[in-house]
Amino acid sequence: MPSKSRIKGHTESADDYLKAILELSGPEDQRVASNALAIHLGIRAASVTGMLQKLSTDKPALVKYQKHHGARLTTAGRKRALEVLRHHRLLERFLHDFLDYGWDEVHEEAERLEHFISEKLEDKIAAKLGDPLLDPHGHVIPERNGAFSARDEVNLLNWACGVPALISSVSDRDASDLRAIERLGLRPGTSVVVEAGVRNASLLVRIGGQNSTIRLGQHLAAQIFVVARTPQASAA
Amino acid sequence: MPSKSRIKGHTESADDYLKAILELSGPEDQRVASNALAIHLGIRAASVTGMLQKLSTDKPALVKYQKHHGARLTTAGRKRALEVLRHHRLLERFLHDFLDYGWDEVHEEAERLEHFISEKLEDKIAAKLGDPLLDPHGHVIPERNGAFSARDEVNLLNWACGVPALISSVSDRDASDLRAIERLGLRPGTSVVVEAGVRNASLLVRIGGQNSTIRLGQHLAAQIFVVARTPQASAA
DNA sequence: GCTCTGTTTTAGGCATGCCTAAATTACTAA
DNA sequence: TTAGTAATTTAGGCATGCCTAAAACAGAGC
Ligand SMILES: [Mn+2]
Ligand SMILES: [Mn+2]
Ligand SMILES: [Mn+2]
Ligand SMILES: [Mn+2]
Repeated sequence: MPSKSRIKGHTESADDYLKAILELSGPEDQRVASNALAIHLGIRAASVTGMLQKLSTDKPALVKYQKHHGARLTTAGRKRALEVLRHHRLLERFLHDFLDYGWDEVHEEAERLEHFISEKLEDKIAAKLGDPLLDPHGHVIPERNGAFSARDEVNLLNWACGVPALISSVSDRDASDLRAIERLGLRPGTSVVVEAGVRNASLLVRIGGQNSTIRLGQHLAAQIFVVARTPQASAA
Repeated sequence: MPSKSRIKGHTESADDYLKAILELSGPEDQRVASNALAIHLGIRAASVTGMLQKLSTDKPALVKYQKHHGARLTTAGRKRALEVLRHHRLLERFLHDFLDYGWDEVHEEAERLEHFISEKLEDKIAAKLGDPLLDPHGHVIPERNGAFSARDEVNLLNWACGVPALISSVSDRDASDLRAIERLGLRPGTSVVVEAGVRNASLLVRIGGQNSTIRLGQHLAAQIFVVARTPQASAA
C-alpha cells in the first residue's frame, strides 16, 4: 500500500528518485549511475535497479533507463521532479519567512512535506510570499509552469583567487554546517574574494570590503557557490 | 515499506485507525466494532481485523482488542489519537486564518498533512495562531499536553423546540454541505431556536433575534451541534 | 436450547519498496 | 586479449496494509 496521502499517482519514493536524478545529472543532463543514486538515497543499489525498471516502464515513463548504463529523466520525469523541487523550496521560504524557522531548520521539514502539499496549498503559499524566486539558501525556485533556469554557479573551491565573487547559494544538506556558515557571515548575496595563497586545507576569504580575512575549511567552502561580481552588482 | 516520512513509529494508517476509534467510541468510550471502523475508513472488515490485531500487540499497545467484541483505545492510543487530532484542527485553523482557505476547503488538506508535521511545526503554528481553542468548524483543539474536554453538545435534530440554543460546531466532512450551511448563516456562535411544529423532513429555525425563519433539511440539521444558550452567552 | 443471520475472523493473495546474496556485465590494465 | 575488479542486475525474502472468499462466531428470535 503506497501512502494514502499521495496527491496523484506519484509515490513518495518515486518522487525522491526523480529529485535525486535531477540533482545528480547536473546541468548537462548526464546519465546517473545506479550506484550514485543508491548512495544519494541511502539505500542499496539492488533496490535502485528495481525502482528504475519500474519508473522506466510506467506510462508515461518517468526515466529513460539502459541496463548497466544509468538513467536520465524523461520530459514527464523532469516535470515531476521540478514540481517537487518547487514544493520544497517554497516550503523552505514559507517556514523561514512566516513561521520563524532558522535557515538550518527548514530543509528537514520541507523534505517531508514536499510530497504532501496540494497544488492549491502550493499556490496559496506562493501568493502569500509574493512568488519568490529564491529559497532561503539562495536556490532558484522552479516556476509553476515548470520553467527552471539553473544559474551558472561555481563552487567556491574552484573560483580563481583575486576575482570578486558574490555568494549565490549554499548547500542546505547539513544543518550544523549552515550554522557555521551563518556565523561567518557568508549568506547568499555576500561579496567575497579568495585571497591568493595555498589552497590545500583551507581558503583565505575576504568578505565584502572588509580589511580582515577569514579562514574557510574545504568542507565548508565546498558547500558555497558563487557567481561573478560585476562592478554594478552588490550585496543584498 | 511504510512511508519514509513518518515522524515516529506511527504509520499513517495506524493513525487513521486511532482517530476513527476515538471518534466512533464517543464520550462514553464505548468499544468500537470492526464493521463500524471498516465503514468509517472505507475499507473491508477483514482488513480492520488484521490492523486491530497489530495495534493491540504493539508495545506499547495502542488498542485493547477482544476478538468479536471490538476495540477501544489504550492510554497510549488515545494520546496518539489526540496528537493527530490536534494537528488536524490546528492545521485547519492555520489554513483558514493565514492562507485564505474557505472553511469548506480546510478539511481535505489537513487530513493529509496531519500525519506529517513535526512537533516543531505544530508548536510554531500554534504560537502563530496564539494557541487557539477551536478550529474553524467550532471543534475543540486538544491541548499540547493531551488535555481534551469534549463539550456537551447536542445534535440540532435532538434539540427541544423553543429552547434557545447556540451553534457550537458543524461537521466538516462534506464541503458542499458546509457551503450550504454557511449560505444559511449558521456559523458556530450563531443563536438559533427551533420553532415548534412537525419535524419530519425539515426543521423551522429562527436565527438570532430575526423575524424570519428558515427551513433546514434533516441532512443539514444532522451536521449541526448546539449547546444551551444562557441569557449571558451571545453570538461570537 | 436451537437456528438463522449478519458480523467477524482466518486463509491466501497482491503491490510497494526495501533487503541480502549470488550472478552477471563492463571496464581497466597487464 | 584476457583476467581481474567494481558496478550492476537477478533471485529470493520480508514488512506493511490492503483485497476476496470461506469459515467461525454471537446474538436475536423462536
Ligand atoms: Mn505542485
Ligand atoms: Mn534550500
Ligand atoms: Mn504533535
Ligand atoms: Mn474541523
